[in-house]
Amino acid sequence: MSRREPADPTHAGATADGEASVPPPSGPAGSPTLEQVAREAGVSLATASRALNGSTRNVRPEYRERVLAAARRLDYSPNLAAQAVAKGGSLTVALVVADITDPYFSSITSGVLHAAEELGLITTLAITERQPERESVLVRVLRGQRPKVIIVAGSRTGSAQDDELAAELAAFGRNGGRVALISQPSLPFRTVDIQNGAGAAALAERMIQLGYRSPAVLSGPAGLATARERTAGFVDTFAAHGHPVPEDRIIPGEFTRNGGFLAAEQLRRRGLSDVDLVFAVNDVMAVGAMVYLRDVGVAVPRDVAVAGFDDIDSLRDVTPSLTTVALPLAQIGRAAVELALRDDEDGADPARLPIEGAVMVRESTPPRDAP
Amino acid sequence: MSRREPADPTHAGATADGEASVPPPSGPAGSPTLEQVAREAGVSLATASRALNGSTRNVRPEYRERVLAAARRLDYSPNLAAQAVAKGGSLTVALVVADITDPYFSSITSGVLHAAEELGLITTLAITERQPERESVLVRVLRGQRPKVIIVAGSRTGSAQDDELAAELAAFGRNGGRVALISQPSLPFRTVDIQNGAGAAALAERMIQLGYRSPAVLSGPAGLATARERTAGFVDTFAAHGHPVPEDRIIPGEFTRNGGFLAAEQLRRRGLSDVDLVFAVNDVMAVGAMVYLRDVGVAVPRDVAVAGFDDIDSLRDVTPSLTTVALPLAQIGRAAVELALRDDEDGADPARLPIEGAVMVRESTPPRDAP
DNA sequence: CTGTTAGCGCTTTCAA
DNA sequence: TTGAAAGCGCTAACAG
Repeated sequence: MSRREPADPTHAGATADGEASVPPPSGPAGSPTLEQVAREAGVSLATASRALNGSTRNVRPEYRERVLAAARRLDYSPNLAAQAVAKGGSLTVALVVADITDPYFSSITSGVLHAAEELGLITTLAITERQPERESVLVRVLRGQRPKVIIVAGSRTGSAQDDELAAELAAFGRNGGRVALISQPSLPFRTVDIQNGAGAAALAERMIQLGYRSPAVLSGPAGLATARERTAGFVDTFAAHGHPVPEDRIIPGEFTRNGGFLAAEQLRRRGLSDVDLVFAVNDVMAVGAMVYLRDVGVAVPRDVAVAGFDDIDSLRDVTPSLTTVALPLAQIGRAAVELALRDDEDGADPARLPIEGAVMVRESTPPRDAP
Repeated sequence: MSRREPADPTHAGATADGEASVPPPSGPAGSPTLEQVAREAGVSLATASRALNGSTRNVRPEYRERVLAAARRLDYSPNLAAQAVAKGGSLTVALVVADITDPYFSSITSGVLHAAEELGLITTLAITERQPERESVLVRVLRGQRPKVIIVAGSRTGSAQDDELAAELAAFGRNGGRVALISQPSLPFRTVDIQNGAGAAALAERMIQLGYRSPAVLSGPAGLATARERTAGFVDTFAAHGHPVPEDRIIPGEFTRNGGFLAAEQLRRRGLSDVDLVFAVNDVMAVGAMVYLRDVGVAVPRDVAVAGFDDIDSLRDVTPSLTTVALPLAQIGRAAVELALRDDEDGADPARLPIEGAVMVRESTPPRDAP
């Protein structure tokens, strides 16, 4: 390849004034500074600043040109850290997710990134590796960046971890930061409130309509409100229709493909004789469960139906196609940054943005003949 | 929920000196500063700095305690931007990927995040949305953060875009930044060099061993070196064994599920009568192709075999399981940050870290009876 | 070991 | 409009 550092043939001479001692581009390291640009352009630091970043229309066009040219020549890149310290805040949004590898979170992340980019904000990402107790730690670290927004995507736990997170976030908010949560509205911050319970309930209704009567639930991590809400919404609805779900048909497990696999195994061990439907509280688990069932020769949906939650896009090609509750994940991410940034201080309570899921009935839960 | 801002009952009194005019925690906004902490602790700014962030063992334990206590009391969070400007560089790694929603990139991202976290670095993420020309733009923006490392994960194109990226990266490097690319070693920077050609060639060898003779290739975006290398490695190997692949059996398309789907459709339109194997240059496309084939009643692998590349974890449950070339994606991400940070300036050439793929033969390519 | 005092790069009054 | 100068919060000599 024909690449080599250009050696910058442009600026052979010095600037108008004879300041020969500080040749901008030959310094050992460090990006060119605004001051160098100013000198190179023959204007003051202030003017250079205004031309480059200040609100337009205050600097004489000619000067502006000169500054811009100088900046280009020196390959100037404004030091955002310096700007942040001078202005008292950075143009950054900090995002905390459980696992970037999980399509649920990567879709949300994608939404956040897009929204941020449109607003000229840079995004910082941190992951808890599915350990909720890390949320507050990470927020604490990220706070140091003085981001404009901190978004935490991940289920509340309802335990002390929530309080720690709240404390950290409150401190951030007190100092002028904006916050948005993506989860349950159980903390005093703006939150994109995913209607897990309602979604699961709606799914249950449909399943009942389709003729299902004795479901089992792969209920996810007991510690996560998201899992609990989905489980409860589903179970309660079945119960309300006269089909209570026995305790031993509710099997916890990780929010992962393996979690679903293992939970399904557990379920089978307990005997799924009369189980006609397995509801895994998220799609990834549902797929794990389907794989397990297939492995042990239980046909889906003939022997047992399966439903999930989330409508993960990359899972739309599983066979049979998966009945689920669709969530607009990318939109949720986008909504979170908008919600955080919104200026209205109308209601006293922190704003909630409810997001409804949409039941998608597919091949994994065909209509069932009444028994 | 029982949450309320704590109202901080701790600091009723003032500090030793009667500085009553600046009560730290009641200011309208802005995090407490080091100076406030110092004052609160009754020590100098410098001491506070040393106690909080400076290299240990220089501050009297008692003072250190006092400072730490004060910091905790005020809920102090060091301003990283200020630190960055004072130290002339931030503890940040900036990562550019094409699409965080693609498991290929989210896995790499995960690796980068883990490595960064272990090193106490914060990660900033930007996406090109699969537009290579955005790489240089994003790098330029990210440069402003004065990150310690910039990592660009994404195929080279071999066009002017590469040069723009190189220029931007060179400027960054010139100013002391570390760079790592994850792709082809065609630019003068350290790069995690994924052996696409070799991987595809190895796959082809195995396929030939298995009895395949007339493959078609869903070759991905013509503009991306990754796609070209994989295609060439595969095609050349078949040719070398006396089984040239006709031009019209090589069908470009996007690096996505839909890209694979559409390319497969295209392939069928051209007639896949005697095609015995479809090699999609990445797994996501392979799945798209399999779905298309299934939709039109072409059985995989009975009627035609399918192979992919990457070994995306979340795709391991497709049926039939997919033959592919496994890449240690998370490790690749981790390796990139380590490579960038490595201090040895041994060889004159920028360091290359070759990463080999491992052929995984699975159900989608069973042994084929000789024709 | 501690405090004083320059900066770091940039923004932003405040005069001119 | 422009420039001089005072910070922004923190670190790093440099003297005590």
